Amino acid sequence: MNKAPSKADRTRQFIVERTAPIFNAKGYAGTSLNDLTDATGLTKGSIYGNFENKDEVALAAFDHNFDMVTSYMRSKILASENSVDRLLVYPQVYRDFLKIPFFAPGCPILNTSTEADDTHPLLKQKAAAALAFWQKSVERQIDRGIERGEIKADVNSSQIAVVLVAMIEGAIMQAKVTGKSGGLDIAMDFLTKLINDLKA
Amino acid sequence: MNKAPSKADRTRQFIVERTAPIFNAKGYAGTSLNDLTDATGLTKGSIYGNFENKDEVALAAFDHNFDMVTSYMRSKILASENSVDRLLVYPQVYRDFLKIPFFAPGCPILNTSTEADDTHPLLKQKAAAALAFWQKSVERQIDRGIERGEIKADVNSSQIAVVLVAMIEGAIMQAKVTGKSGGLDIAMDFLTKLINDLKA
DNA sequence: CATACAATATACCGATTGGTATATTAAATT
DNA sequence: AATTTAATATACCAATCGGTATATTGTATG
Repeated sequence: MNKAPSKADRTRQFIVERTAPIFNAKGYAGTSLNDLTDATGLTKGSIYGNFENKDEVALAAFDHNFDMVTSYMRSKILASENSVDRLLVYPQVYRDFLKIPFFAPGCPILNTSTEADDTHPLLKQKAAAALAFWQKSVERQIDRGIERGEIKADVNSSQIAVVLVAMIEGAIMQAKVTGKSGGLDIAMDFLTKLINDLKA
Repeated sequence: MNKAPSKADRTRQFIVERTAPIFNAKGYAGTSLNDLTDATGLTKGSIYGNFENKDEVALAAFDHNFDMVTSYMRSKILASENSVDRLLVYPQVYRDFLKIPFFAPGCPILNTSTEADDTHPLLKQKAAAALAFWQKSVERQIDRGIERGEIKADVNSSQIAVVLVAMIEGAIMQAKVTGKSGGLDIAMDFLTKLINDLKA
């Protein structure tokens, strides 16, 4: 039984949707309350009626940003049945990273991690959990492939998961800062080859 | 003929040395003038007598942070003659990344890139140039190995350079946000194997 | 339609932001 | 030693920061 969302629920959601891209682009310290009111058209009173403080908005915004990425990837992944094909979705999607609008401010995990690791324990924790979730889901995908006989039995799933994630994040950083996708293409080619080599 | 550095030069250098770790840890937006005066023991007037504005301090601080990393790596790299051994210095050093004090706030390229890419063109440019420099020097190291017959002739040096850099940066992000070096170890093991496979 | 309550806006708070003009002190130079 | 110049400190600025108390508006429900 999903209750109909209250007005407050909808406003909260509205605030999060509008401010999440800004937090992702400008970071926590770089985003002011003025940015939040500008993005929503609401006033400070209105925002503080729905959230306790800036922290709470930022944390909700991170969750939203991560959910956006996760659900987008999941929809692409579930389109394939074969586990290797599913893994190949990562290089396929991230290759076009610079062209995907909601990805424009970059990967929320990467952005949040690098800012928050020495400054904001709560955000850091969220970023760490998101990273662990992602890595674990890659790991499970590989294990599934082994079970189905699609991936070599001696593949170390957790190791490949770490490598895949690190490579993608490092390549995104490079693509964002250079503004060019040359390095991203190279890294995703490498990843594609790595994944294909897992085949049984 | 190196002139003796003037008092102003020395003060400038002093300010940069003291504030660079703070900029690296807290980011540009997260570092205030108070942070700068606290770290130096100087006053705002004193800092603004040596720098035009906060931007100029931040840019100089980035250069200093990058120089620190570069000169540290160079000293380790030049200890070996063989080009493969030189490349192996990267995974060797970054494996212990969390234990190296001046690395504590993270890689300046990574930190600056992710913050500045959507907010601060000048810093972004500096980070991009630093990244390109690093990548190019890896590339040259590989080319040198091919010339010396230590590395297979068909190795694509620019491709390996991109992969190496992306992997290191991604792994650093993970190590910083989790606070653990498990993923870093795995990524550096992988990199070590990758480099050893380049051998002629 | 009246009442109650939730949602939003207004107007303000003290603290801090980056920055500057001026006064003071230290260091070279003559 | 006197004078100039460089370096630093003091005291201040307007603007913005995150946050809040209160007034106003909108929206259900009896």
